[in-house]
Amino acid sequence: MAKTAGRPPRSESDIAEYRSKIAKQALAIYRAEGFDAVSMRRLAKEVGCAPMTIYAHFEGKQDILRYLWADVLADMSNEIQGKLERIDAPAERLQLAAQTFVSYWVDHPDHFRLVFMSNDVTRSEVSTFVIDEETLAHFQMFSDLVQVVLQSDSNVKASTDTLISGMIGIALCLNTIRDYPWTDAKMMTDRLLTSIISPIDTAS
Amino acid sequence: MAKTAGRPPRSESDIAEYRSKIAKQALAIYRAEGFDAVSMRRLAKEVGCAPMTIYAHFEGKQDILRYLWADVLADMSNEIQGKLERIDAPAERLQLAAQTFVSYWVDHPDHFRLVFMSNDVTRSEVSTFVIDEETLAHFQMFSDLVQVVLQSDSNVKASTDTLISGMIGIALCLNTIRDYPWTDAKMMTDRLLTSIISPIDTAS
DNA sequence: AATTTAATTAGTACGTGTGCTATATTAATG
DNA sequence: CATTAATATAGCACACGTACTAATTAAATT
Repeated sequence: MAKTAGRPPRSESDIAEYRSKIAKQALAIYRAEGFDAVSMRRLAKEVGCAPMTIYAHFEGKQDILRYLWADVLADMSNEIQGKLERIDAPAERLQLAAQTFVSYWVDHPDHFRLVFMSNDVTRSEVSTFVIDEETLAHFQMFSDLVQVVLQSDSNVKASTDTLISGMIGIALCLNTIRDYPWTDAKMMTDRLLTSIISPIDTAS
Repeated sequence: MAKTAGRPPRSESDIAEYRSKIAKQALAIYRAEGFDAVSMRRLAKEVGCAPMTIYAHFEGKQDILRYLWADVLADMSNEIQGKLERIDAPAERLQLAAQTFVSYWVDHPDHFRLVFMSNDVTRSEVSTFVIDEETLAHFQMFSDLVQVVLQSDSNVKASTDTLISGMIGIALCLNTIRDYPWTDAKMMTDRLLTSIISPIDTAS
């Protein structure tokens, strides 16, 4: 049985190309005018297609926004790497990375909203929320820093996960619950770090 | 100069009454049908007023949603208190409270969304985000638990703030970044707690 | 009762995400 | 060229948050 008649499905590369074209334009709008400026109708207009065509390539707006993460996360990662350049001491590196991470999200509320607050938590089925390798790499960076500090591979993953979610929590609280007199971000980050470092250190 | 002619402004109590009437109905809808069911038009209909009348009493939807927090937070607080009833050991109490706190938000994603994810982070001016005494009391509860464990009043506030934001972060991550294989919530919470306890404990 | 001021209303409007249907358009095979 | 299947389109629709205006109602003083 040979190929059936009729127009064949889009090639893999065509699909990817169109998706990236849409995502690229979404990123351009986001970078130029921020979160609220990204709308399906406008995006379609600037891409040069009908609004509903986008829905043939993405499940919905959330699905597009996910493609913007990579850019924001790369930006954040760069900021951390920049600060880490001249630091050698493992503990200091970890501390600086953590503080820079928290500061980044506090200083860029719109980015924080995009990545951590623009998901519809309630319907879990739809938004599969796929983490790409690039996002995973950022997690890995912290994992590496933790690994070096901990040395014993006792519970690097648990420690790293706790650190990451803890830092994100600090950023969330500072961003959303503004009129509560939170302790200084740096101080909270340091305190959080002790939960990573202390288990083996017998305190100095 | 006596009172001016014309209808006098609403009395303080009338204002409060109308506000509470609206908030109460919003809560009823939220409880019965969840977050997405709460809309301004529907709320107005059920309250028995025009949609725009609500805007005379609240700044916007956010302003109404804040009134639902109290209910959710009380529910959460009850769950914690219930589990704490028969526990005496301070460290155990703190641990159980923390784990129940995290579990609550993980088990009730809609509540989590309502309280921590339904705020427009970008425009800070509008949503003053006033924490009432009741909300503050929940913070205080953790502060008390921490206080007892720490005993020395060294840095109870910093520890408590770190703990709270950390727990919220755990909940946020588990809720939003679902396909990353996070460490077990209990385990992360325990690890987070060491950052509170360890500074004085010389490890057992 | 007439007047004056506050509060509420109805109606309209804009832009939003998203879904539906009916109509092209496109790209392959027969 | 004709057929067929995949895709894109225009157009309409719904409910949403929110804003605006003009009309109306309510409650007080004069």
